[in-house]
Amino acid sequence: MPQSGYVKKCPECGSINLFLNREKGEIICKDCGLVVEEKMVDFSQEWREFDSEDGESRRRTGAPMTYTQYDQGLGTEVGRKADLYTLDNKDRNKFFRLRKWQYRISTAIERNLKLALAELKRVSSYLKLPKSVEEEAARIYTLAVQRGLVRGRSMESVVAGALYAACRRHDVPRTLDELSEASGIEKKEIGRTYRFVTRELGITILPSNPADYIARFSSALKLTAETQSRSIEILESAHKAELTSGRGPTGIAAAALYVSALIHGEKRTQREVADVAGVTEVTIRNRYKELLDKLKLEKEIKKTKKKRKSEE
DNA sequence: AAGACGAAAGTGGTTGA
DNA sequence: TCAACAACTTTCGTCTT
Repeated sequence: MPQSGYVKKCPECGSINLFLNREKGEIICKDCGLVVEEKMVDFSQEWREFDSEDGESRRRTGAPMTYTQYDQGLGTEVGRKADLYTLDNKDRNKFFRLRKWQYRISTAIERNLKLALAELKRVSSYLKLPKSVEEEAARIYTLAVQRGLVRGRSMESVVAGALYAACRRHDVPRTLDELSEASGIEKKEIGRTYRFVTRELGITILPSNPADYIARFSSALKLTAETQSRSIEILESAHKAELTSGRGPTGIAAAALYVSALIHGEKRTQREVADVAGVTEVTIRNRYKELLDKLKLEKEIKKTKKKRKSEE
């Protein structure tokens, strides 16, 4: 066991006689009873530590190597049950089993965290998310574990939900579809846990801005910079015309991009745009129609059409 | 033949009694 | 807690290029 390099004083009485209750995830002053720290682990520190291997030897929790031991298998319960059924010498194994069980309970939260963070890291790197988002998601997940919000939900879905929330908070939104593909969790489930977790943790969720999606969709469709910036202008005027409220931001972004591509003679099919944005063609059509109606863009589209004809 | 269009029915979440 | 509702999807037939 690594020794504790965790030196902290109780802000109330100055005692250094602090007790770390890992099950509850609290640090309590033994002298005055104050709960010094409710966060179970300072996660961001652990994260960096694991990543940078800078060889500092004072570690609070288990060695990083154990991290990889827990495969992204199923939960701990499955393994425990399997143990029970494969025993043949009951008496001899009973004690051993109980001991194992006890050990597992006491480290359940920690193990859950390790497992979850491995998963989180995997999904995050799959989506090429920035470090700041990864850390935010880890923070959210850690909080969720502390509050017992994972109970009754799969760990993976909470990880996905935390990532989704973190992305939105950092204005680098990913669609639920992308999260779903990266994590292997159903879209509905991610949405559900996302909503649940953010509500329980009181995380404010401002609706994402369609413009945040433009850059990514645009590059996925290999559109030029002009088309991209034009679509952002369209979004702005759409916003002024109150065409955006209540609508799915991805649908709006997709439609703006579609129109903009038409105007610049870089036509993409509705299907292509729809796939990238993770909406259906129908939704694009609806938004597209609204844009044409309210923003009088038809002329520009016709203009480019004529231009192309005359070029032939 | 492929893309665009739009009607109709279905889904899951929100809201308000 | 439940029903009405808005946004979005799925499916499918028709029109346009």
